[in-house]
Amino acid sequence: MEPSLNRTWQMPDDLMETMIRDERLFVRRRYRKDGEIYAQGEVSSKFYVVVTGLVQIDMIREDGTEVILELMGPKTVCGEGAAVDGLPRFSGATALEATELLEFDTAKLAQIAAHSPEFVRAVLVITALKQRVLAVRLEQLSSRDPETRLLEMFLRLARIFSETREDGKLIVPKLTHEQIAAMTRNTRVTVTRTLGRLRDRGDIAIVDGRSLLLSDRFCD
Amino acid sequence: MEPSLNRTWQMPDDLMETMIRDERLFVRRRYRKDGEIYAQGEVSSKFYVVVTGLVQIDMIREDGTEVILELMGPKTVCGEGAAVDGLPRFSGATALEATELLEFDTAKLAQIAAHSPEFVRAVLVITALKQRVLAVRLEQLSSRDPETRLLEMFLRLARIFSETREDGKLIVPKLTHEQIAAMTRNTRVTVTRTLGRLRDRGDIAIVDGRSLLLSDRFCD
DNA sequence: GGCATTCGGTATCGTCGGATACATGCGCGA
DNA sequence: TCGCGCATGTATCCGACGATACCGAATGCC
Repeated sequence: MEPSLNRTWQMPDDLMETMIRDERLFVRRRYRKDGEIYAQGEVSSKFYVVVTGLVQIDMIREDGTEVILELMGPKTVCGEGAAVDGLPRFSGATALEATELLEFDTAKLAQIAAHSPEFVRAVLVITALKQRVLAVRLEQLSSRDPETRLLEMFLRLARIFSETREDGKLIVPKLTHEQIAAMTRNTRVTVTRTLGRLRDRGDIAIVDGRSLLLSDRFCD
Repeated sequence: MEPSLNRTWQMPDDLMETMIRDERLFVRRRYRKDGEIYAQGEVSSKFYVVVTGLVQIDMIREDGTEVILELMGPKTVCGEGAAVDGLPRFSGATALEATELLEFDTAKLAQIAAHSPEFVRAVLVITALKQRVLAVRLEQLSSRDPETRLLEMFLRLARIFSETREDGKLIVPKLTHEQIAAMTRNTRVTVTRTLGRLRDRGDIAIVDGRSLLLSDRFCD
């Protein structure tokens, strides 16, 4: 319907600039691969802007299964939901590769607001944009067909993370079938089966463990 | 894990008071049953506080199927996501019964912020709480088993909308099987089948077209 | 009061995907 | 260099759920 709906994932440049204008408001942090940025269930007023790297946001359900909410790349914000409402974090964040972040603290928000209301405004808009990301994810997950869910996920990742090549779009992050399963509500076996089918059909190819989207149905 | 996670649905009283303190900031609106409050895709800076009644938030997917995101009762806020980020609404809102709302407008937010920063703060917290609602919905929808999804949905509705009776908890809103299906990613037939099974098992009963939860598994 | 529409309940059938198990390949570290 | 662990690729089996159709009851509208 509106192409912009799914594009809201990356933070608009003006908001980004507003956020990082005052160096005293954040601390620079580095995480190595598989480093935990924050854990589900903890209470914290910290939130993060991704500068470089890749962050996985996931939830562990009571039955122990993992649901991957989103992969966050550069110029995105994570952790602001729980930092703002003060409740235990509903999701956890892990660095999938070496990652550099800016750490902010909402505890100072009241003071900041006094001399920089546009900062609060930026946080508000970002938080609202996140609603949209979650809603779109939810909409996609409600497809009945496993293959459709997988394709929609690829389509989404292609918009965010792909590198365009002459023969198609390459999805940059290296994902295991297990991860894809946790993002698409499939079993690992079904992911393998479906990817194989798509490959036979010529819709995708696997290059260096990453998916290369060939079909024209991946164009917007 | 944290019982509070799922309880965030209703707006905290202090936020509610902050919102309605200044009568000049909102307009009172009434909707009849099945009245459209706002439509998916439209651009609007309006958002709403439910005073009385019941509002259904849903998304229509490209394939035409409907996904019900949430039912919103008194003391809840809806429409603030798109009103804040200025993008087309990702969901629509309809009154399921006669409903009274307070309509706010984020266009005035900058002015309001000047003399009432706590109002902006309240909107921010509410927006963050909504992230949580969406995330919990997403987590629930990712269950594989249709019956589990249905039970989790009932459990959630029971916390929000139930009326405790000596024999169990009665879910107040009257929902068709079709609506339950759209909330739980099931087909209408599967909902009917599953409800029948639960009834045979003695977990639930149907009273006046509404579900009465009998089983102790519906207690927190 | 009569007709239409919606909703709930059920049957039948076919299939797809979940569970499980196992084999292969690959990388990485001891 | 060997072995261990993890990721991928397959096979088999089976049951549950989706698609479809139909019926009766209730509700509501003209």
